Amino acid sequence: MRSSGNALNGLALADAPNATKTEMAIATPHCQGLPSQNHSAIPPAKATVSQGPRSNPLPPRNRSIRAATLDKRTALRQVRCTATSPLSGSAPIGTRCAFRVAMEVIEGKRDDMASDSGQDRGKVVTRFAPSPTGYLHLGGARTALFNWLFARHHGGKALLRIEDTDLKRSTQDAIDKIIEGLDWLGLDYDEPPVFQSQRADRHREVALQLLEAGHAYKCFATPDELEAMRTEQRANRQPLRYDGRWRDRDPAEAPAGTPFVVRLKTPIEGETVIDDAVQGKVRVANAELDDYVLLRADGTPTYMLAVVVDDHDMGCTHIIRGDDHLNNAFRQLPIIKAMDSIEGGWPEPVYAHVPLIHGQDGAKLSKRHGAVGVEAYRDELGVLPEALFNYLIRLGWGHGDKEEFTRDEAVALFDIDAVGKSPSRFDLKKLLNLNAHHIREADDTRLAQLVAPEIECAVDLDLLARAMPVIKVRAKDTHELAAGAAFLFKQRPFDLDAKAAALMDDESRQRLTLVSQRLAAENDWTMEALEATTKALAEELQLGLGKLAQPLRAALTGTTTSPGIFDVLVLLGREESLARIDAQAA
RNA sequence: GGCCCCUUCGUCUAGCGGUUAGGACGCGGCCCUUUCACGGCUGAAACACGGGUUCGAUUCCCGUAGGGGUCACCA
Repeated sequence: MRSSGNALNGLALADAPNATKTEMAIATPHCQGLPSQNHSAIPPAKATVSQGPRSNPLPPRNRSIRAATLDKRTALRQVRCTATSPLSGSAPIGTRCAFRVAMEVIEGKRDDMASDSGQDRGKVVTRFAPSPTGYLHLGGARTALFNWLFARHHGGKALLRIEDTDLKRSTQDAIDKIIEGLDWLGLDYDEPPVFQSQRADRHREVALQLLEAGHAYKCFATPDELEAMRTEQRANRQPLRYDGRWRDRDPAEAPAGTPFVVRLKTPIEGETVIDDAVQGKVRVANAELDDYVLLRADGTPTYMLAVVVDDHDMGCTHIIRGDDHLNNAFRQLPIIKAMDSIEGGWPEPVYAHVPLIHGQDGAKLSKRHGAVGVEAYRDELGVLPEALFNYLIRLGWGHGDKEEFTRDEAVALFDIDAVGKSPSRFDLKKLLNLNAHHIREADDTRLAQLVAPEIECAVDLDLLARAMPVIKVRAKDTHELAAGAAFLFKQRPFDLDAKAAALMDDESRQRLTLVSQRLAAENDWTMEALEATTKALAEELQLGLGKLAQPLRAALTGTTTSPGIFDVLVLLGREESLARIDAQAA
């Protein structure tokens, strides 16, 4: 139930020639559909815009952003997840700060985002701005990573903004998933997330300023009319763009009550140049830019307006995003320039459009490429966050021959100018290789805790952790880790797998009996002693060690592959080992 | 189709006028070895094409081809 006519009527007040002030009643229809958010925290919606160019009551540059209303549950979970981030033993420095701010917002002690506190002047501010229409996919994760790394590297601030203005597609579940994904990757933010849908008043306010200053105008063309225009353009093989039919037309020509949208009056002549931190100088003729919509007929702001206003209000100095937005930058710049001419204090941000990640087929990564949400890499592929972190930064960025990075190294070494311009393809094999590396580097207790739930039998965490050093060198994901450790906790009697069973002929069973006798007499149950004893036996029997070790492995683990057999013996302990051997011996 | 971007081994990349074009993943071989791994050594594997500029182009410029992105009252 979106209000299409009401907001329009409010907006139409701007037509009143004698009004010095325009008050616009603002419905917040787009807040519906975000079920668990607390919309009651939004103050009565009313935007006040001055008509006189000099009498603008809004001081430039230090307008504070209204408190981002944060769902308490989400905020707490976010903090908790970050604090227990497995990437580091203790909570990252930024986490405590984020936690404090989040709590203050929740408790109402804090009303602003402290974006322009003055001491932040000159400081780098980046933002990651996902739209919650699904999970955090790889491309988004890498964009988030680059933004975060850039901010951390320069000692600036990393911010998060949820672009949830498309109510039909935005869901709370998606918001949760994205935040969870970011937490998992160990990306912490310096302020609570900003929800774009809650800032519609402000977006509208800017649109009206633009309108009054003559940088925007009302367009009464109907959707059908515009579709006809495009059809004709297509037929004539013309570029598809709005032809500016209401740009210079008197709004009075429109029949009373006709719905209208507000369009930006973009420059027609000349060209716009962006000195992109990744793409270099890119220039586009202004004639390519059409007068796009700022405010829809129902009075809601479009994305193109919202980003610019939010980026400005959040104090973003660097806009790092996918290069699918490069064209948008040229369309967004005119808003910034216009607002700067109206009230000042709207500097152009530094843009950095990073190339997209492609699938194996070379096309933009999408659902048909399989698992695209980061949680799928965790759950289905058994990837560690630091491995994905490492893999993702190496896509499009490099530092000499260095392949493996810890997060601290990445923060120290990353900079945006070293990001390449060409798109890269996703390579699972390499991710898994990196994953194996990071598993070997990872703390054994942490790995034990991570993997324990996956093991079906009752697990002794201490034993699992002690076994990790010999288990983890053989695993390239956490599932293999679990599988490799499973033998430790098997309950007797257990079956041997096919290969192990095939190994267990009469000869093997007789050898096991001999091994059992010899080991039973062993008082020193250590690697060294067990190895010496077993090797001595092999020599006596004039057999290779393998002839004893393989049956032993089968009996001990039920499989044909496992850590070194003496490691297994020690891990299992004397009693359990002998019991398992005797269960298979002749 | 218009506009924008891209092009070094299969993949990720180093290179930033003169290199035997380096590393990593993957693939082959060898070594280590009680299995499987780890590790070590080693092999095959690339400057898309065509013009310039230059004493000299992978590197700079221009085309061509190929790939990608984007053109909504989506974000």
